[in-house]
Amino acid sequence: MTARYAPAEIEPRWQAEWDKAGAFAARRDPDRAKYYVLEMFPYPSGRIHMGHVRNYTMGDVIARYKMSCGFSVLHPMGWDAFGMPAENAAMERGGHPKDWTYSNIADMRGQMKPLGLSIDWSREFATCDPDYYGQQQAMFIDFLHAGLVYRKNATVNWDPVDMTVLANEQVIEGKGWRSGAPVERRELTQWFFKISDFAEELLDALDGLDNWPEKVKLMQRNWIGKSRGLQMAFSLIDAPHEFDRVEVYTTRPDTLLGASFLGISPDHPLARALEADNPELAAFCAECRRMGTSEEELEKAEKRGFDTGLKVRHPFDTAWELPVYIANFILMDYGTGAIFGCPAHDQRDLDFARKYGLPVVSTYAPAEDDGSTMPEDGGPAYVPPKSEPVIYVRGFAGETEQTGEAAIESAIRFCEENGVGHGVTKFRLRDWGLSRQRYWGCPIPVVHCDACGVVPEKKENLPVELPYDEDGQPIDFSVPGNPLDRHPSWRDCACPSCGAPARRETDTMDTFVDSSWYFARFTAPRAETPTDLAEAEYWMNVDQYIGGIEHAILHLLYSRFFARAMQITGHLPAKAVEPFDALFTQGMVTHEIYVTRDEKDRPVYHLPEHVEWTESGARLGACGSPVEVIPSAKMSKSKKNVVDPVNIIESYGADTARWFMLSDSPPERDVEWTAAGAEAAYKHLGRVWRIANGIVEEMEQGGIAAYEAEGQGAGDTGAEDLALRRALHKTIHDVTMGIDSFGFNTSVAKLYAFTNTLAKSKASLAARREAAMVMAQLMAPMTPHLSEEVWEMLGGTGLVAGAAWPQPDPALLVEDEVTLPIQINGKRKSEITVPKDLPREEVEARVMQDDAVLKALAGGSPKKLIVVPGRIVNVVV
RNA sequence: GCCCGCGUGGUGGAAGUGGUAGACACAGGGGACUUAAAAUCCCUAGGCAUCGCGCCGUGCCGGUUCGAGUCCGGCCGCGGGCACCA
Repeated sequence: MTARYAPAEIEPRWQAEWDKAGAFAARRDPDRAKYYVLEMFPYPSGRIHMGHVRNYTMGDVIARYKMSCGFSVLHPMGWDAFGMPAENAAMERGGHPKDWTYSNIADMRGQMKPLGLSIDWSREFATCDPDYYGQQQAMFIDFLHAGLVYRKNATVNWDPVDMTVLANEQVIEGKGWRSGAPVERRELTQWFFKISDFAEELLDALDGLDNWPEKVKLMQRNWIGKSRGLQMAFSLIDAPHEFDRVEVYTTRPDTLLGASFLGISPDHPLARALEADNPELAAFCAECRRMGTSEEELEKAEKRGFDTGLKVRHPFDTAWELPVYIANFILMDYGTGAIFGCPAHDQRDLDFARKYGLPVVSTYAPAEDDGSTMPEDGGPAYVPPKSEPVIYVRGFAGETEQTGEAAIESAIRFCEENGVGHGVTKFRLRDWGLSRQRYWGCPIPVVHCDACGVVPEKKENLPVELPYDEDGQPIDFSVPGNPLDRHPSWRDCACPSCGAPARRETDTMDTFVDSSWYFARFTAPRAETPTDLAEAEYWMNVDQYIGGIEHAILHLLYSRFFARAMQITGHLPAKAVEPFDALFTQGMVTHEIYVTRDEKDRPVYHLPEHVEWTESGARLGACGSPVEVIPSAKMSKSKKNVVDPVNIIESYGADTARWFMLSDSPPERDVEWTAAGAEAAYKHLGRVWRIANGIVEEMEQGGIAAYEAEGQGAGDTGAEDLALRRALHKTIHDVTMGIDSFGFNTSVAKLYAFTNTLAKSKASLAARREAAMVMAQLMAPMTPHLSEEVWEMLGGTGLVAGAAWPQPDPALLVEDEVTLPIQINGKRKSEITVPKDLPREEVEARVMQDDAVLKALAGGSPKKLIVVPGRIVNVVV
């Protein structure tokens, strides 16, 4: 027998054992409760990173734990395989996105398997498999028939040199990333999912998601952005033809008497009409349109406006005229694309008013004068919470003193009664544009026919497969733009309706579509239809979903929409409209950054394995140059602060990587990868192995017969045995609680502590053997290979993976005595140990005998004596 | 800019609902074993102090409470998202 912990030897062996036993195949078993654990599936970039290791280890802990608790567990894995990087790689290095992707998948699968995850690999698929995206196309057609999809115009980033549509991340400081040309906004007809029809429903249903983080629900609520406001019109004076009114939506109708200008989006129909005979105005609009399409960019840009020269009448006073500005910060997509500006109560409007010399008029003021400067006199905009009462100095409805909320409602009522607009509820949530002018995505299965218009492809013709080559020639990805667009033999087809020559839709789907239903597909990955309802009925919902907080809004909201759309079209049972029962968002893996400077003082980054630590600080291993150490940040290839899990597994084994990922940092927070931490994890696992090995040696030396004769907790080891068993059962309780509440780091800490207890214990061999075996079970979700090895060494039957989770004995958890800290005026000064159930009066009496208390009272009596049973005593003097 | 988080020793962090701040671990210091080293094992450890019973301490300022890391208000710093990155 080898006398040391040898992960390189034991890990592959146990992985083979699990495979042989089919330990992780998900089986639909009507007699058992099911549990579906899902981690967000990875993009096949080519290498797994520590973030993956952390994510999948957490899911694996849950999966293995639930399996031990008797659940029928589904724990699948797949690949979010469509997307830009594959196409970018093809453009930059040649090759084909498909080959690049599948080769990456093979590499990553090979890197993941050594982690020993309890995944049912038989269910694996990639979203770029025609089997998968063909079913997605079938659902798209069903959605189309159900009225859940439509076409409309939308703005995209257009690179005028490369003649291609750019993603937001490809627009760098307003320029195309490859061409460097200033980006333009361009309108295209695009496909949309009607997610906005579900805004109210998606908002209300958040209340039922009890096991989602509050912050995620809050972010989604804000994103959906339900608002109550007034829709009204300002009448234009001397307006161009057909523009006698401008519709405005406002959430603050109570500030109507503080209006000082009207602002319209550069894309507003009125702005477009005015462009025709005002070149200066047209130039301004053109410049606005040169900005990117992202909300972030619009909001960060300097607020600018252009005076159209037009005026509108205030609805309450026809003699009061307001100027009309085109403003670069007004989005055509939200509300009506026009606002009235009230500078006194909106900082952005105030900045705008000051810039263009527009009046600033307060409509309300603080209920109590706090001495702050009014916006009229150069102060900031006064924007109190809507729930706070204020004094309306220019109110027109309701009380003089009222809250903003009340004033908004009375203003809406007043306006409705006087024929100035009506109250409406609006949502910020926009429909989901799914068209992408790219090759490497799921083709949108429709055909454009001159006679029939837009016709869905026949389902029997699905999948509409991406062409691999072009008439025997490899597709040329070095040319910018969408290869499908210039692929005649693929593009040209027959109309599914009339048979006349027609053209395929050359846009593909947003990759968010692929990830919006993969969780449902995992329940029946080889079904001939998108889902199999019997399977979905059994396995759905996902009981525990685990992934990054960066997906808090889009991916999760889109998936919630998709589950509803799939239910309407008969692809999911009603119970699955909220597909994720519980959500956990884990933190990132970070690492220090090592940098030196080149001759032009530009940063040069270095991999952690190239840095050595000396007494004078960090230095490059190769040449000894000093290295600047930048505090930890998310691991990224560009900063080279990455650690390759493959190297870690080779040096220490998967169990060490898993153990370290779970220890120290709470799962929802970032974890910093340190070489020292990994080393410590490895040492600890070695120690556990040695303790088990020591017990085995004792058993062998004494002979099995002697061991058996010793009995359980007999003789003078009785007290030691009891102490060890108490500690063990406390540990079972604490570790279980940690796993149940996603406190893996605390479970790990309790296991460290118990290892110390076991190592020092003078208990009988039998008691120590039992303790070591239970400890192996408790560690099994985290370090499955080591646990199997220890379990086997100590003579356990079967696999730990198949053993029932240990249950704590309640009798061993109860303490007889408690130690109560004694505070005097809230500061801890002393403590007393009392029997657990000592009556309050008795506790009080004993506290009054305490030296520290007697000293503090100096003969007097306490003002107050607070006894929190089992917790604390506070004496107020 | 807007929305959402987070901030505790030299370091990562612990502290179910307000109740002994610093569990557990890393790095550090001391010791044992060894010819020596590695490995292993044991002990120690928030800061200050007139180191003998005291004071200060959970980013900063203020508040609520017998009692605040935890609750409230205001700042500062860092991170995530912002609809075509996934």
